[in-house]
Amino acid sequence: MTRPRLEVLAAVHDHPHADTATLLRVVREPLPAVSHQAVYDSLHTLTDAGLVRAIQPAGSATRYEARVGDNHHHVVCRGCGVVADVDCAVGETPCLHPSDAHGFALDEAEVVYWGRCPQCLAATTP
Amino acid sequence: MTRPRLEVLAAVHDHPHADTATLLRVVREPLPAVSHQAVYDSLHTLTDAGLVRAIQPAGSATRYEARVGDNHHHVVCRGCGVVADVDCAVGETPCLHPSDAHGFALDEAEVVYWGRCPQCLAATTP
DNA sequence: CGTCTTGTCTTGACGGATTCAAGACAAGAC
DNA sequence: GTCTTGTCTTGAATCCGTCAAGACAAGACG
Repeated sequence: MTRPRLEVLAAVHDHPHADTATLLRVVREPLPAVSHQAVYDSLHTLTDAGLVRAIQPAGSATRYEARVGDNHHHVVCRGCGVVADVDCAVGETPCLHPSDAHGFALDEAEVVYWGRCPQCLAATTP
Repeated sequence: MTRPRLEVLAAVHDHPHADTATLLRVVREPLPAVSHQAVYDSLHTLTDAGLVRAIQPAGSATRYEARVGDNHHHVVCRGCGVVADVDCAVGETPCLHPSDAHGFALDEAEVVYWGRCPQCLAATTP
């Protein structure tokens, strides 16, 4: 748990849903010498440790967030790719038990809502 | 709607959840001369036409399936990346209305279940 | 029938994101 | 004090997907 890793963790905390390029830029503010490798490695380590969570909406690079442990999901804008958090409407984990899991041992249900954010809505329908 | 496109469509029908490399290989059996470009273009066209659907589980390349129009979701194996179809347990679309959509105009809820397939379960816990 | 237009296919090069490989370096174990 | 381990730097490589330019076939239209 070294300085680069702490800076990466802080960057993920401060910039939720940022992609790796953004995080690399942020981390290089206090630590100009970090390599992208260290950031990738740190992100993997932090992900394995459960301190950050990786999300990969279709069509964009990997993004990371620091909100872990609570069952929240994401809305992704089809226009600009912005990601926002949402809590599932139902209190429990409604979709965690599909009708037929084909023998899979499930440990997580990931939900992604697709739509258009207010800005893109305003831009396309003025 | 040309021969390459029909072959691509047939390949997606015959190989659900296959990635583009696999589809390219399959299409080249009857049509050895097709370029990857034609396959990519065909897949995009078919996706736009609603005849196939693209899915991108985190950590693997784009996959395509021909089951469209019904509200089904996917289980993905963390070990080998195998994808299988599941129908949502609840008849309606339970998660389509999150508590707070942040002003987004939602049009789709995508659900991915993560776990381990029977083969990987057997391999890791003998 | 001949020309024009449109859209698809081929070829080849490009770009971004991520990973691989090898060596340097620092810190703790013994 | 040396050894070992794990992390970081540097640099190259890989993989997926896209862009760009030209060839080519088919239908539209005169």
